[in-house]
Amino acid sequence: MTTPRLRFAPSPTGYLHVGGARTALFNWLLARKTGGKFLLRVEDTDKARSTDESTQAIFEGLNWLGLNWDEDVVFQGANLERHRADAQKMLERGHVYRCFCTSEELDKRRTEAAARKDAFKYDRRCDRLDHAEIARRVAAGEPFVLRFRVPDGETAWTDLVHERISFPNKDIEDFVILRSDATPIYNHAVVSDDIAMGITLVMRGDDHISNTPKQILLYEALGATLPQFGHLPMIHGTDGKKLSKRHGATAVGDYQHLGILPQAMVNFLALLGWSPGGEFNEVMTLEELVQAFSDDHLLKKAAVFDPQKLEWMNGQHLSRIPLADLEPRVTPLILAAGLATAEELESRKEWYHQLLELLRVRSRLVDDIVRQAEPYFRDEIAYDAEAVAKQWKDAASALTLLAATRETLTTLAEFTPGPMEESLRQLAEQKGVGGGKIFQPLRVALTGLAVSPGIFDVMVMLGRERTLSRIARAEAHLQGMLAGS
RNA sequence: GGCCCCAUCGUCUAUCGGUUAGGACGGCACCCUUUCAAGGUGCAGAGACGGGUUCGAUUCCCGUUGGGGCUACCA
Repeated sequence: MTTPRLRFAPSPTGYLHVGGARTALFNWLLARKTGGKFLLRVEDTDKARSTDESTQAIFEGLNWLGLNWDEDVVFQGANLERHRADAQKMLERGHVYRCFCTSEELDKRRTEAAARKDAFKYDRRCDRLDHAEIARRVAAGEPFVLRFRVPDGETAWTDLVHERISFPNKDIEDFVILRSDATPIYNHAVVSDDIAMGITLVMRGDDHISNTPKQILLYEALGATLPQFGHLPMIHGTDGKKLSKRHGATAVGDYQHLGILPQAMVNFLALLGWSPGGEFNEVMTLEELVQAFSDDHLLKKAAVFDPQKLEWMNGQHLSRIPLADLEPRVTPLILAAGLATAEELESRKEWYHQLLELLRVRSRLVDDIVRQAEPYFRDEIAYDAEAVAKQWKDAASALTLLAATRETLTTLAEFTPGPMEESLRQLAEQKGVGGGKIFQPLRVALTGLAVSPGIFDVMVMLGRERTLSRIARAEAHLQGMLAGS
């Protein structure tokens, strides 16, 4: 039994998008589940489009998701010599021939074929050149590419997710494996590298299905053992088309900035194209995912990416993860918003953690926490117009009740939820009103908002002094309103 | 156009020939309640179509339709 070796092989021509992340995740999950290795290979053979920035972005994306790889990153561009040697080997064995047709000629023939509504396929004219002719043109320094001579027959494999897939070889054209500048084409570089890396399972998006027969042919020509292949369904946008930039946020980095937790992203992605089968709880940690993952129950159907469900899932994780994991995600945003300094947070750690506990349960995005945290940090609060309109509609009554509330709270022996509730409910009864008539205007006075954690928790977080001064300020504000009207 | 892949609620999915076709997101209603979130309960909502095979098909086979992918000296 050899240990499974899987890989994720992105090309560094942009950011890490969610489709790539999902492919990486499934490879990672299966590697971790089976005790195999998860390798990373950067396919940078397209020098024109590859950039260091996107290589970096891919690393960052994977790290953020927590998908760590084993062994050193392989850069495809560094393997040029082997790619050439493998191509040479196939040329010597007669699987490959030199083609002197230029791209311009080929383009012309392609457009002509299209005009006739014919399917274009390379006609193998250069394979019919005799030895003398070839020798003459090579000696003359004519540029040529190397083409693979596709044999007759059929190429088929048992796919991990699709079962049997087969292609008649007559539908596969003699494809180029080495450009005229002696650099490898995708399919050749992939096979050469996958062999060298000892990959046992190639799991990738099913947009690669039509590459697979070509790659199998290359394995065979090179005399290498075939890996297993698995083709994962695509992820589509809500319009049913392959997910792309025009669908909005498609980079995992976008979701990070939107306030999505990596735990939620991974959980959500895992459930696109896979399910544990039977009844199960959809909210899972990474560890639980590894535990539950397997290569049966992989789906064939493309899945539509639903941002709403992602948000819901994020809310679930926001409430469940250990506070120690949550804090480092929130704190930088608190600091960036200028709500507090790192020292202040450190000095009131217990209070800060309590605040996070209060806010996390009513948040879906990390930013929701930051937004709701404002009234607990700022000296001055702004009154939300809608909250005022609704809860302070009867300004005179609100004023009276707030004043009474302030007095009650001032004399409270202990500034804790129990006594607060007891005394304020008593006050409500005295005044002949329901609790809401006191709590709601009070909420606006303390937070400026119509929405907040439980009012007693709010007061505890604010402390007696600040609570009382805020009520006093609200009274003044209400008096102003009354005088003005 | 050619080749390949796919097909259960709007979306993600369960079902491995026999179910009132189940769950989740979203929607709606109600409960809880000082607001919101969370939670609880309930409602609406699906096997694309046509043929077979079978005592019986969402499930197996074929066709149709629809959708998607690929079709470069890109990856």
